[in-house]
Amino acid sequence: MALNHAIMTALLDDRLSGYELTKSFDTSLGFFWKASHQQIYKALRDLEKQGLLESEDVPQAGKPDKVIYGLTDAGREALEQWVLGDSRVTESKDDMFVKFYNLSADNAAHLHRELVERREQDSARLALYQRIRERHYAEPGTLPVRRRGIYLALLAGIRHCETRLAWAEEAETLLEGILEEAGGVQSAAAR
Amino acid sequence: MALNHAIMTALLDDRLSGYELTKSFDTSLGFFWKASHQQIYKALRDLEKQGLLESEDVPQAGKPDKVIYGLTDAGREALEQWVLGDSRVTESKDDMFVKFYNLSADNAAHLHRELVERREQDSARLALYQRIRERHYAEPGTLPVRRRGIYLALLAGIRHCETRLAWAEEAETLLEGILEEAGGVQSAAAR
DNA sequence: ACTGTATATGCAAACTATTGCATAACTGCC
DNA sequence: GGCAGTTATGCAATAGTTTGCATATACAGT
Repeated sequence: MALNHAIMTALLDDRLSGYELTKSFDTSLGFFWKASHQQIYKALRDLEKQGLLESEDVPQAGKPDKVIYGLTDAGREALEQWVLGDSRVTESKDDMFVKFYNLSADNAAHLHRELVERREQDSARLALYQRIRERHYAEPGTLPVRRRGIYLALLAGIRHCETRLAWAEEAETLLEGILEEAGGVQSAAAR
Repeated sequence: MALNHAIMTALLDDRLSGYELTKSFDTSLGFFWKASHQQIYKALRDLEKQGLLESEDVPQAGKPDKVIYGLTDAGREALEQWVLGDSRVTESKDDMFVKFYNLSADNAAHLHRELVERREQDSARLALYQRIRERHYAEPGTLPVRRRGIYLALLAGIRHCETRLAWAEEAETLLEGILEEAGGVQSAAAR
């Protein structure tokens, strides 16, 4: 399972609570592995039971108390071993592309809307990643080894967003063409 | 659930058996939705129970008999309605990128190997998609509407592969740099 | 004859993910 | 004083996926 390993990876540098992990999974690492808070809290308890994480209760003023987790030596060791194993190629699953196989004059407008929405999300994410890149990864050659790995992942995220954005523009243009054709037929029929 | 809808989508034009669907899921549609044969056979039976598919037993000589499935009118209707609903953005999950967050001199060689393997797979897939494009989608403007949707999906697959390939090359170069540094340190230490 | 590969289908257990609901402390706003 | 929003954690049911196993026919090569 990679959720456990993704969580341990997020804890490599910082000791974090479930809540903080949930939010950090929305940004950087989350591009490659999404998880809900229910999954994360459960995984944290499991990993602690296995001795790969240790927890500490942190009372807070002005906020509910929290539990922060950190890697144990066993956890670090297990993570290193996991990296050396085979990756399973979990293919991406995306409703929207399947929908494109069903394109018709009737649903082109709907797909166009979904595309615009998706494009806005990708734009926002791309902007975020580019900010991170400029601030923290401007000169990858000078970074310590592990940071260079994170740089590569970030770069993959950036490239991926860019590709999707360019595709979305093309797709929107093509859909608009279909909508115009259909519109023309409709107004002709309306006469 | 999109597996059911992906299956119905694959049956839009053709009546197929579970086995044929399993194989077709390895190619075109499979880029956006992977499924094992166990999943597919079960989904087919469920969809038939719901009246969205109909089946027919086809005795074969020289091969085991098979059951082929086709969309019913209710199935076509359900599929059209599904397309008009919201897509859930199932984020992609990929072990390998998580592993890059753990990059070290110790695992760089391993990640490099995985990368090369991945690149070979992407290359093969890209070649396949480009052949399909040339043969069947060379002039997208002249295609019927639904085929234009499939063209867009295919294009997304092509772009995606190209992006990953370009990234993999960069990543390999960076990893080779790390391996050389580590190699240098080792030979220095060996003296 | 034996082995491997392809065709063709399926069950059952284990694992992973989603959805709905629940609790509780505190902040800021009207 | 009430209500919405954020922080913080969790249970339980359902849905979906993977893995391991199982069966059976037939062809091609050794």
